[in-house]
Amino acid sequence: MSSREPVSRRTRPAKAPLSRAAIVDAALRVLERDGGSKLTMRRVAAELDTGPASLYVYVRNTTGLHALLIDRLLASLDLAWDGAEPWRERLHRVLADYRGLLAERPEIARGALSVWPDGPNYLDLVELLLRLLAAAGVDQRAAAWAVDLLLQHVSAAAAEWAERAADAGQDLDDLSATLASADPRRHPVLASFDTALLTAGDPEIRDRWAVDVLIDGVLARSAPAGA
Amino acid sequence: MSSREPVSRRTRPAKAPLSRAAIVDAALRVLERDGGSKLTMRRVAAELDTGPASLYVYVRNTTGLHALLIDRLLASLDLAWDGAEPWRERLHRVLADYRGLLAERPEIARGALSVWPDGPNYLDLVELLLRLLAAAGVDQRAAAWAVDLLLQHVSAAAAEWAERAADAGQDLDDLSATLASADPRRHPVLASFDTALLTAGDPEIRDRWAVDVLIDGVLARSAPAGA
DNA sequence: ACCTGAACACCGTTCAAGT
DNA sequence: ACCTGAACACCGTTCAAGT
Repeated sequence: MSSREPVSRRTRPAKAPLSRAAIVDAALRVLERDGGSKLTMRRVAAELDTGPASLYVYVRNTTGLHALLIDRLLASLDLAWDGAEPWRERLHRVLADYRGLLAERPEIARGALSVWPDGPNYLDLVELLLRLLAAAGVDQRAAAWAVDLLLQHVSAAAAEWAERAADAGQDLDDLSATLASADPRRHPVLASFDTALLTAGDPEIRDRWAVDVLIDGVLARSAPAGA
Repeated sequence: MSSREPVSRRTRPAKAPLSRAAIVDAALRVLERDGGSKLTMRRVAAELDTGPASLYVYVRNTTGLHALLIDRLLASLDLAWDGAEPWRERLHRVLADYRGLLAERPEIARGALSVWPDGPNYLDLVELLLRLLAAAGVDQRAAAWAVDLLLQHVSAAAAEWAERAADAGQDLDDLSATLASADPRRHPVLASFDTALLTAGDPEIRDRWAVDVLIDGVLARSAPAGA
């Protein structure tokens, strides 16, 4: 308080040097402030007070930016397991956590489908999944493929959730109308169905069911334990 | 040959009136000619010799255009089943056909994840899936949810296939490098894994395994037959 | 050597104004 | 009443030119 230091013209601290880490930081800020649909090369560059061209020195393309960001988001996940919690419960919990992370950011969830996230936190997640599957007695080949299947399911489910939430009721009404228009002669089974089953249901319960289906299926399709 | 009729100034036949059907036709032409990444409102409009604004009279937005197109693509699928072929084989076949359809068009596959396709062919597909699941002894609730799960898996798998194919080896090399960088102290299970299992494997075999996992899981999580 | 301004080639969607 | 030109507000990526 005793002295006034000269202030730079901008409140923002002196332009930090560019780096992969600085870009991911900026991307995270943009994501939290403006939402996933605004997570573009141009906006991240603007956040760093530069032009979009500068990012291409550190990131191959938009997909690369997403891969980096997904790994960064993964950092907030609890990935510990001491073996006390039963493996199936632990698996449900980590997948639900991951789904929650992605469901708030639909564009990122879509990215997670086509990108192998690149970074240390992703490895931590894969490690936990492999440990849980090993505890379940799943053989190596099935475990490796199951990791892919589980993560793919979570990403797809998150993208679907988020998309539906964004569209609110509109699209669901379209679907209900389509289903209701089923001609009993052309679609006898469908017409005999309780269409509420197809479009409704508590997503939490549905998703827990889906994960149990995946787990049971993997167990059924794994070589006998110890093989 | 005996007489020459006057030709309109453009080779293209006189501008047909706009309609939902005309738009889907044009979209299909654009898709086949320019590929999925060029399937935009503007290009479809150009194909119809009009401005993009005109499409909005018939289609809510780009997502709506995709929903229409997916249903149209579904028309080429063989959806017959006389009960002779075992239900599990028939299920594998129709899902593989659908996956093949989408894998050639990654952008469409991504669309299929967030859109409920809208139209008669989609209903035919759902009808077949429900018939097959009923033949498998799956109860109504499980069947309804299984349809969602199976179609979601196929769309996600197709999107993944296509994306990987487009990126060629580049991203796969990145992933291998990331996996190889696993520190045995931090990721002991991962480090002990044959990393080839995680990144490689014949996609056909992997996907057949995945579908079997889903089927077996659904059977395990379905109420006893007839319930 | 490293970085980036400016340009290129696009997008989806809206709305005021036309026929 | 129906349709659409033109505009608005953006995109990703490249590359020649700057420091």
